[in-house]
Amino acid sequence: MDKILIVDDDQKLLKMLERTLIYEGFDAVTSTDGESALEKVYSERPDVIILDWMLPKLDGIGVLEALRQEQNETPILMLTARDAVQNRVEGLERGADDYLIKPFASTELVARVRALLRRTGKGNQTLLAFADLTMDTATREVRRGDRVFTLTPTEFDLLGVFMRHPQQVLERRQILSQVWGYNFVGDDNVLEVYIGYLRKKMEAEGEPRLIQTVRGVGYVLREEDAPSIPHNGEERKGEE
Amino acid sequence: MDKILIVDDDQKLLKMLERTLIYEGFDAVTSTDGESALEKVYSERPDVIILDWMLPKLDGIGVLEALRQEQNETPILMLTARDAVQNRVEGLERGADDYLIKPFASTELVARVRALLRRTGKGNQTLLAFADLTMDTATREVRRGDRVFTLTPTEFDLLGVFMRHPQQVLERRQILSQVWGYNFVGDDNVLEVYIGYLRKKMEAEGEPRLIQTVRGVGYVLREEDAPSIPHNGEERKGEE
DNA sequence: ACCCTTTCTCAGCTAATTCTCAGGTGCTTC
DNA sequence: GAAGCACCTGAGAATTAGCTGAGAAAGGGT
Repeated sequence: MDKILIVDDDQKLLKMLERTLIYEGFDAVTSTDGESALEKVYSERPDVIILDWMLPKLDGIGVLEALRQEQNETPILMLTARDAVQNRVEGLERGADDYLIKPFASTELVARVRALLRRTGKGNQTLLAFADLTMDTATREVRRGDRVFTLTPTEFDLLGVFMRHPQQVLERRQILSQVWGYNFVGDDNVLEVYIGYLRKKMEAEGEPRLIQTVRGVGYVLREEDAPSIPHNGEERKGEE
Repeated sequence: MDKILIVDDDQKLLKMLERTLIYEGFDAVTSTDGESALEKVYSERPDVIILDWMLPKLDGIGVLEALRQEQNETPILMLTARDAVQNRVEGLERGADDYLIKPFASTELVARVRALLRRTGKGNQTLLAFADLTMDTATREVRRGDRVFTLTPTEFDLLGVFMRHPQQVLERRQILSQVWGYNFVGDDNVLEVYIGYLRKKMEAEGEPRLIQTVRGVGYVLREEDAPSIPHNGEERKGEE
């Protein structure tokens, strides 16, 4: 059974996460500050560490550095605030394997933990892929075919949502809350703008569109353009 | 999409649950005290209520009683402390539908919510089918046989009404109020127009008609053309 | 302080969608 | 078989959703 160490200073949240991971079949160990977290890593040898970034005594970066300095390569999933973009980038640079923006969905946390475990078996590849699109969540490298390009943090998070739910129509609200935070209040137009940025980068060399608009609902990551039949429009032509 | 009202006074926990439910495809609404919870029930009409037992202003029992007294039968999942056995018993006696002991696993909560929806039959099915017609409310994919086609939001809602009540004659008013809103005022002709749009798309390749007109009443989703009242024994012939 | 990157807002534009209207078509009744 | 309904449908007007360029605001790096 895989052992997960969860480090967070909010007691109630910690308890719930512990329960959730146990319910999902993991062995869960908890810690509420950086120092005791390090101790637990040595004594319990967890397979994955879920690490909150803001911690008493020794913060997330501190724990991460301490571990990596000693060649401890236990996969780390960090938890950061939405506005702490810097932390996310810095964390990944220093060897964190993935991150989640607080507040996050516990079921997504479970999914990420599973993904991390799957990866550790065969090399530390942190790869999301769909069609000819590839995304390395650890190095933040994105490529279409073999053209590499970079995304800003928000663009990256947005594409991440799509890559984790390919073929699925995601509603605008859903996307907004996952990328901009559950309590996002503002113009939905930001989403449109960012979809635009992503498309521009993803189709820079005339590649076919991967992020399709589903009018009145949201967007999907899908290969073919949906055979949209304007209801009063012309006849559908031949076959596909 | 099913709407869930979560009532708990721990802000952080509440946010995480909200995010989790949204991530799992529900529509989540939250409230932090008993009184505002009641208001939300009236204004939002949730399909399930997740109710913490210890609440400011009006506690769980109070909310439950108030609702049941008014014949509001929305399924309720209550959250109680481990040692509050009395509350659990009392809650179930007064009409709560299920309970979870704090701290609980969020994934178990999700499972219970799904179970409640299934049990009470209030849940919205995601895959609807009738004859060779299929409708996936998650991907919004509609297919006739294996021809996939897309519907505009209104067309989709309209077809949804039929798919959820197959073989059942639906009155014009009934359909109008379900798709266009309870207080729809306007020309009934919109309905005819939209039925027309649907038929055009559903029969684009000469498939037999599935949405039948019931003269003077409304429409039915049914395979054969209804041989309405054969009072003068006239045979109907085949196609258009 | 200044520059550069990133995020976000705004307004105009385009096109899909919704809705209205004005004949049609065809059942029903007398 | 004519009149009266009930329903259908094509055309197009009105509305709305989504896209995009421009640029303001925020924030980090030098």
